[in-house]
Amino acid sequence: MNTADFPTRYEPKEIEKKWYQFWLDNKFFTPDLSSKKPRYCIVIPPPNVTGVLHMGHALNGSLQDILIRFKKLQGFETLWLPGTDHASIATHNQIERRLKADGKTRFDIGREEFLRLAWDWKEKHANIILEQLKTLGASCDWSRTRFTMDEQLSKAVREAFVQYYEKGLIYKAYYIVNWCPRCHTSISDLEVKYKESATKLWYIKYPLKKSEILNPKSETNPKLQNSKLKTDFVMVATTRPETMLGDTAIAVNPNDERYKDLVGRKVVLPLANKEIPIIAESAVDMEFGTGAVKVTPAHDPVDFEIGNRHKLEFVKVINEEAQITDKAPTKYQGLSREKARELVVADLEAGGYLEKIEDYHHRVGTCVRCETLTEPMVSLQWFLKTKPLAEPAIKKVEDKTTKFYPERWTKVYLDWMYNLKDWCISRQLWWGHRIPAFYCDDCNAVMVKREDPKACDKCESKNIQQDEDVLDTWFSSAIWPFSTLGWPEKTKELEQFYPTNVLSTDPDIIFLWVARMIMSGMEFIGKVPFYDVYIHSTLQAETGERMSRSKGIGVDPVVLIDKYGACALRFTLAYLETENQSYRFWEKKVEIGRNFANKIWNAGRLIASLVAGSREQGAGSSKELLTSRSSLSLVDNGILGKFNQTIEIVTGALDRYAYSVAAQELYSFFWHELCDWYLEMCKIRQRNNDNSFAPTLDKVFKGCLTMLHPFMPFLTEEIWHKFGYSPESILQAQWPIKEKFEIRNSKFEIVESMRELIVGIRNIRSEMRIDINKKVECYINTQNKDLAQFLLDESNQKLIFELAKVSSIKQTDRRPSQSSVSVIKECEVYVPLAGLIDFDKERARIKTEIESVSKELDKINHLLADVNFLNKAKSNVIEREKERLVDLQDKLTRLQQAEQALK
RNA sequence: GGGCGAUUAGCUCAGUUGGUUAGAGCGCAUGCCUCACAUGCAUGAGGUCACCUGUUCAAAUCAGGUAUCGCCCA
Repeated sequence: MNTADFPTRYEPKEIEKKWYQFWLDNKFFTPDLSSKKPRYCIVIPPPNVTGVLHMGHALNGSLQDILIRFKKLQGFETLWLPGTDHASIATHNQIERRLKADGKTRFDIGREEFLRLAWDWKEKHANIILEQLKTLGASCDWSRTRFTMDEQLSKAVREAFVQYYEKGLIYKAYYIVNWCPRCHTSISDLEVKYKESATKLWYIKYPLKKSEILNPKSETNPKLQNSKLKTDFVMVATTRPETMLGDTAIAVNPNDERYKDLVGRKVVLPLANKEIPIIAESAVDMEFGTGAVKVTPAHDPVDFEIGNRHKLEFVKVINEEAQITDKAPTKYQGLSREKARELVVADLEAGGYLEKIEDYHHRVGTCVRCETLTEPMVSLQWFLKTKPLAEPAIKKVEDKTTKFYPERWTKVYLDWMYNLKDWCISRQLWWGHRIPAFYCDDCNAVMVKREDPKACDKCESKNIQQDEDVLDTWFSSAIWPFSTLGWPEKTKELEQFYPTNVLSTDPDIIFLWVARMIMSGMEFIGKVPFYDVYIHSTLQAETGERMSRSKGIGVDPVVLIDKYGACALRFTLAYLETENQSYRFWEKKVEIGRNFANKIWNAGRLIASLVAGSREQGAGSSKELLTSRSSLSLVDNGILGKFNQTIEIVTGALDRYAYSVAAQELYSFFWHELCDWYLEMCKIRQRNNDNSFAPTLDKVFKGCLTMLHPFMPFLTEEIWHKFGYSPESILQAQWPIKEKFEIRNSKFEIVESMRELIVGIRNIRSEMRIDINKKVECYINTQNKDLAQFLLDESNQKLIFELAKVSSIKQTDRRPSQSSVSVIKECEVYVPLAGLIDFDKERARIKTEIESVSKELDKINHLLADVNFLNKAKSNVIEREKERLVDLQDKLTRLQQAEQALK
């Protein structure tokens, strides 16, 4: 290679494009189903088909790709299966919005035409996120890209529905659901977000039925005689006065003394002029309002339950458009719920029923998709019974077959699962999987079928209709880990890659996906869908707010990739991905990755020139290196030892999803060990015609590239090729394995001492403001013969000469006059500075050091004098403290002598 | 109301089972365009680890409590 095509800066753009295409052309992302390697599989949590890439995708995509590439390098046959989900409501809304622009609704154009538009939309948008994932470097097997509404996946959805139905787990019933009047569909509990809202609390008097009015004078109950409560009415407090039109009871807590004697009596519902009972119900909170509440079973989840328990009438006074129905008095019919509230309140006031209005804060439900206030209402819907499904799904997490990382999320999952309610799975939409239920117009029979029936099973009538509704999108997501692998067919993919290894996702998804996937995995396959669940951090903007594109908070990963390169972004995201629940991220942080990428790049440039000669001579194979370890210099052994530790740390960290630990270890080893010290020494050695470092350097660099590859795939592939390494792609390289050799401590410490000596001299030079180009002499004073020998060794001297700008190293047993001193382990270093030394500064330097050493020495002396410590601490801890005592004592003595000499 | 997370250097954050003088990046100060890299190099300053009380020979780390901020669930 020549340096002409190795520019001084790493420019990612062209390089990224080139290598992504290279990987695709070689089908590196497609697993070989006939290989003997162990399998490793991740199924992507399918992004929304209408969406574009946001930082959450970029983070999760990076993390998944890191795992896939790591496992691939470790020798697994890997599959990362990509795809998108149809996002029923979101897509539906997009199409409706476009229709609205033309002044139309979906009912104007009909189901068939609507679906045609939706498919058009899907074709245009389906690939946006996936294409963006490619720019990130995602090593997905694109040949297996799936979409939840693909023919085969739709078949899987239908199979799942039919199996559930046949087992009696799916039922259709009138039940209270969350209704979004704008999306015009039911939505599940998880699709409702509660928002704090400043509203009012209206106090309304419901008069008792005439014959039941209490009269304190004639009452025999003394409590009632003394009651302050007026006894010709019951007052309730409500946040939704308009729903009173649908009230069918007043409820009080059975333990509430205030109302004890009213239970069983009747009140007259104002405005509607209807008699309703007063009932005792333990669900009523005595502290709320007056302790008496109105009960509207058709429009409130709690009231719905009360209504069922007490067999109350369900009066639906608000319809699917959020307008008042004909079940209410005529004057309110057709009004919006807001208008109805105004009128109801005005009428109550006019009628003398309104006692007071208080300011009140509470939480109102809104649709996650469109933020419209949801309307709880009774509706005929399809439900999935969750109790029998939850049991095995709970057990598999409790027995740790499936484990959460970080572990604390286990509790979040389990708490939700213990309190699981039946899942409303029908949606009044057209885009999605149409429910495979068929109704006979003639005999009302219901058929749930794998194939569309031609006639009624019971009466053979041809007048049959399919259910109009579609399934909740998450119903198909729930079977995604195996529908994508071919289920219900018994495919090779399913056999080889299920259960998958890990699902990587964000906290919101624990309920929406993870829980439901585990339930359906257990139900249909009898095995968990994944062994590990990794829950990644939530990204926040600089302000600490959650990133949100709609609110314009945060950064766009596409822009960052374009500006800094995918490797820079990926590395940065991983570097910051700790066990925390969230982290703040803004553009400047990508400089961590960009600068590191550039550092690696330039290290590559340097190493290319350093090892060029030896590589051409064919030296430096790892095998040769292994057999000749003992002949390597201490410096070479030193870097190999630290590299060995790095292998262990990085591998161990990735095995437990500790991305940040792995990234930080690679960063600090590469930059601060390899570049700052080892490469600097290699440069000097080469200038002195010593190329013996080449095999070591080659091995360490190659190993670093391999371990960096999952984090920075493009950069490492580019350098790999520049070096002409084999195999053909770094993606086929072998993850480095920790070697079984140890560096003997005493010898290794000598290298560390040399580094200390160099830093010490640099410090003196800097403090005494020695001109950068002026070389100084230095003298060492030590009893340690190995150390002296090492420092005076010709080749090591040359290292010190250049790294510390020294012209000579000599041994002495006394301090030369006018010299500055640095004390390192078992050794003093003198730098004569005739005319240059500033004695005040020198004294200050020494004094500061004496203080810090003394302070530490005090601590150790204290510790070692403590009988309890000596009795109870582990022996290795005591030993270490004793050694430190000796070392520090020695250092202190030397420093004190130096101080004396300055007086 | 319940659960979870956070509180460590000016800023953003590491710190796996308690045990060297608590680390990094950015920022700051000083000096360097030294033949890989100024997206860089060298040296340095900067921290009562939020607070209180315990457990322990030993606490940033464990237990209990308090305060402030954030997320989730009801």
